[in-house]
Amino acid sequence: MSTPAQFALVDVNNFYVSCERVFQPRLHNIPMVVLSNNDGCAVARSNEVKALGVKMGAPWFSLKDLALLHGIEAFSSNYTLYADMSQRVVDILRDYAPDLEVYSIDESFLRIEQVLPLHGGGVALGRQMRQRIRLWTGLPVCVGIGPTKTLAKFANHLAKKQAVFEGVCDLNALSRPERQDWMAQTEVREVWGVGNRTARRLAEMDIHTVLDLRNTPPARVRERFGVVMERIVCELRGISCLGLEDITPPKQQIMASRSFGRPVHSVVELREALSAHVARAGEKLRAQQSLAGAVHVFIRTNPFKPDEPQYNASLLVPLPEPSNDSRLLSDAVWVALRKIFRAGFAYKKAGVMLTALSEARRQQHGLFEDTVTRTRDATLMKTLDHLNLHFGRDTIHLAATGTSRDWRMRSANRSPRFTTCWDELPSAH
DNA sequence: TCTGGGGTCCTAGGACCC
DNA sequence: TCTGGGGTCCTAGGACCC
Repeated sequence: MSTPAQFALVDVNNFYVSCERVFQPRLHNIPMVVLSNNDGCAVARSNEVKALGVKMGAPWFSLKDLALLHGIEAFSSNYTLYADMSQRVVDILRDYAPDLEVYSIDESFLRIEQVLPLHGGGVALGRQMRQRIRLWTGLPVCVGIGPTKTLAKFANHLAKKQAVFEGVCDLNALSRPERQDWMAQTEVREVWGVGNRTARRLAEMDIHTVLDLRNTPPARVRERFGVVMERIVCELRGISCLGLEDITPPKQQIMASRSFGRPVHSVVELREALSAHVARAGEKLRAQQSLAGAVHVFIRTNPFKPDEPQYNASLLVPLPEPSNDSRLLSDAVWVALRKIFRAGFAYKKAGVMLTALSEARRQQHGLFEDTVTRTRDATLMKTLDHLNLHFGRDTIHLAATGTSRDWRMRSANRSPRFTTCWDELPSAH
């Protein structure tokens, strides 16, 4: 008999905010947010800011008055820093349980039933992880433990919101009435996989709390909502339906898009931006050793300015044969752009999506293809990627991506890349 | 002046096959 | 009056996640 599964979900509190605070201690207890790309929305909020009622994704410009009043500080996103800190947390967790799924930049699921006895149970294990991550990285985390992923998520929610748990909640350590009590106290919207729409439809069925949903017969849920919700109900009942995805499957689509720092009118600038995006997408594509079968290009004006003329266009360009050569991808982008571009609009955003992906090693080559050229092209791309990896992004790039790039997104207040860039290391005095 | 950037999975419906 | 019973593949759209 094998031990029944136990999952832990470990996530970093206010991740981006916490990363900034590690290297700038003066920010502790100061209300602060980290902004999305282009300094648009607040995507991470400190507890002080959450307490002021600022919602996730609130546009920064609409918070200016509040910010002035309360001294809220805003930082531009510093993904280089966050990615590195994230990796450090994962390395520590993998030491505790090698069976680990990196679910997002600040969350990991762990299979822990094998290691639980070594640490004296879930609560003890969770506390140890918390302490070590705090000591080694400076980041605060919460730990939720339960027999399914959905329950581990729920436990994590309790660990975060309910002070009694002190950051670690193991559902197995609670009595049945206690578990039911917590479920009855928690809104169904908090369940992993239940969004606003579903929550509203559930309310019509008089299902309001986690406990209500748990007690609904799975078959009834399936009728109304489909198989996804049925699985969620089973998971809430302790029947594990979702396994750990410990090997990351290759992406099925790769996207690269950005809003512009200022309105863009010319086809030349759009082409530069799109070439830069497709180059980034191509890099990701080669990194996972895939080929793209088609390139999807889109351009759009600013939907938040309904008074201005609006234009939204996209086009899918199939490639003659699957490829991961940035030059060919860039050509396809140009083909699409020439077709969809209309003069006289103020463009706000442009992007590229690579689709119909396949494995590079399974490529079917043409019978009469020139193998010498093909090998040379592949080597060229490899060299390009190596140079950019070792000497920094954009050390070498397609001329089509332009040189001035003054359409680039805003990033007015980015902190130094403390951990990944020699010139920006923090110094101790 | 000013509103992110990625992804996944499922379902329904249409076209087509025998 | 009456018109089978399976399938597959593709696409668009919706819902969700962080």
